[in-house]
Amino acid sequence: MGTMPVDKTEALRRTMLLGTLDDTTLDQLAQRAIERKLARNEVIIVEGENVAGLYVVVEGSVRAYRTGADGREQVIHVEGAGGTFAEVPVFDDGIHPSTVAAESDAIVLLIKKADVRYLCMKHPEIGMAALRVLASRLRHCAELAESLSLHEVGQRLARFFLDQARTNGVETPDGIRFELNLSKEQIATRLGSVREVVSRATARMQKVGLIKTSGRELLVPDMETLSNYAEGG
Amino acid sequence: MGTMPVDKTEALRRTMLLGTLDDTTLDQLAQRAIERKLARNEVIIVEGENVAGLYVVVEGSVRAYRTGADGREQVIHVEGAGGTFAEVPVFDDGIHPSTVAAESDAIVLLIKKADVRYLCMKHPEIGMAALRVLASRLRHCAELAESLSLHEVGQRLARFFLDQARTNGVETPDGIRFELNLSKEQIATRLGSVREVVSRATARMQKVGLIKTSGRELLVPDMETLSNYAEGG
DNA sequence: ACCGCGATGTGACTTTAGTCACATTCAGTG
DNA sequence: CACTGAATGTGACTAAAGTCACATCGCGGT
Repeated sequence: MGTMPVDKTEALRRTMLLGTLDDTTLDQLAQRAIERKLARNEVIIVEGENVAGLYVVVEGSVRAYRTGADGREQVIHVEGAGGTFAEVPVFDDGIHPSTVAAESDAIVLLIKKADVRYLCMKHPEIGMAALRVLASRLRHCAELAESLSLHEVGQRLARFFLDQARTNGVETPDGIRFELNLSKEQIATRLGSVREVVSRATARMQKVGLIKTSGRELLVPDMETLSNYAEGG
Repeated sequence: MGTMPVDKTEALRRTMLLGTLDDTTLDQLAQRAIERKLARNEVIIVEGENVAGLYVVVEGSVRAYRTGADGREQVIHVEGAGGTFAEVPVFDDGIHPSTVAAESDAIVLLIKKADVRYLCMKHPEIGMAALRVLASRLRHCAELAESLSLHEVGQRLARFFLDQARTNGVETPDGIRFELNLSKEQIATRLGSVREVVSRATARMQKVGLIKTSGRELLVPDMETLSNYAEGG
C-alpha cells in the first residue's frame, strides 16, 4: 500500500464533505493539504489536544476512542477511506474529545481549520454537507449511548453483526455472509465490554444458530431472527 | 407562566443559533414560526417520527431520551430556554433519533426545515453557528457514551453534580451551593441507572462528606475532592 | 389537621458483567 | 516444520448493577 504517490485531489473528491466542489477549488485545497502516513495503531490525535484542522482519510481507517482510568478503551467511532474526522474541534474550536489512532496502516490529509471554515462561508453547500456529516455522527453517537445504557452485551453484539452484515455483507443461498477482520478485543472496545464477554456472547449466538462462523467469515442465516434477538427477544 | 403572549422575535434572538440575524430577518422568521405550549411530560416528538423542522425552546425545558425494551429511559440530552432541538433530522432529513418531552411546562417554536436550510445557505454565519451547536452536542454525547461505558454509577453521579455546580452553583463560604430540582428518578435516567442505585450512591457520597444535602439544596464543600472521586479516586 | 400520593431509603436477592488464571489454537517466520 | 507471540475459549470467582418489596417521608390539597 501507499507506494504510489497519493492523488490528493482525487482523495478529497471522494469525501462526503468536499465532493461537490469544483475541480479548481479542489486542486487548490489539495495543494494546501498536508499528507501523513500512519502505521497500524499509531496515534494521530491525543485526547485533549488542540488540532490544526480537519483530517481526511485517504486510505485505511482510523478509530476515535476514549480511555478509562483502568486502561479500558471505548471506541466512539471509526472512519474509513473517504471519511473525515476531527470536525468537532474544527467547528467549535475546543480540544479534541477523543484519541484517534490508525486501525490499519493509513494515509490521511490535514486541511487547516481556517481553510475549512473559509469553504463553509464561501460555499454554503459545503457547510450543509458538514451539517449532514455532524448530524450523522450524532445519530450514531446517540445510538451508542442508548446501546450502552439499555442493552446487554449480547444484544449489542447482535446489533454490531447486523450492522456489519448490512454494510459489508453479500447475499448467499444460506444467508448473508461477510468477513470480520476484527479481533474479539477490538469488537469489545466498540461494544463497551471486554474480550472474554464478547467471546462468550459469540459462542452463545453460534450455539443457538443465530450466526455461523468459520475463520474470519461470518454468516447470518436470518437477519430477521438476529434482529429480534438484538431487541431483547 | 405563559400568560403573556410570547414575543417570538425576542425568543429567537436569544438562541445561540439565530442570535446573529438582523431584526428584519428575525421578524420574518418569527412570523412564520409556529408556537406550541407543552405541559410537563407532554411528548412533542416520538422517536422514529418525521419532524417538520427545528424547535426553539422559549420557556421551560425539554429532554430527549430513548426507551429500552423494559421501559427504562436514557436521557440523551436536555435543552433549556434559548436552546434548540431536532437539528439532526433537519439537516440529514432522517427520522428523529429520540423521543422528546417537556421536563417542565414549556413553550416552543417550530421553524420549518426549509426555512432553516434557506437561512444556512443565505447566511453562512448561521450555518457556522449550527455547526458549532452540533459540534457541542457531539461532544456531550461522546462524553455520555464514555461515562456509560467506562465509569460506574457513583462516578457518573459525581460528574453530574460537578456539572450542575459549575453551571448553576453559587460560591458560599463553605463551598458551592446549588438547587437540585430533579427527582432521583430523573437523575437516574440521565446517568443511565435506576432510582435505587442513585439513592444509595448519593447516600454514600453524603456519608464521606463529598456533598451535603438539605432538601432540594446541595452543597459541594470541595470541588477538587469531588472531581478526584469522579475520576475513580 | 388529615389524607393521599409521589418521592425516598433500605434490606435482601438475582443477574450481568468484569477479572484472573490458564489451556489451546492459529498464523507468520526463520 | 518447529517456534513464538497473538488471539481465543473457558472455568471459577468477585463485584457492580438492577430488581423486588416494603417502610417512610414530605407536601399539596381540602
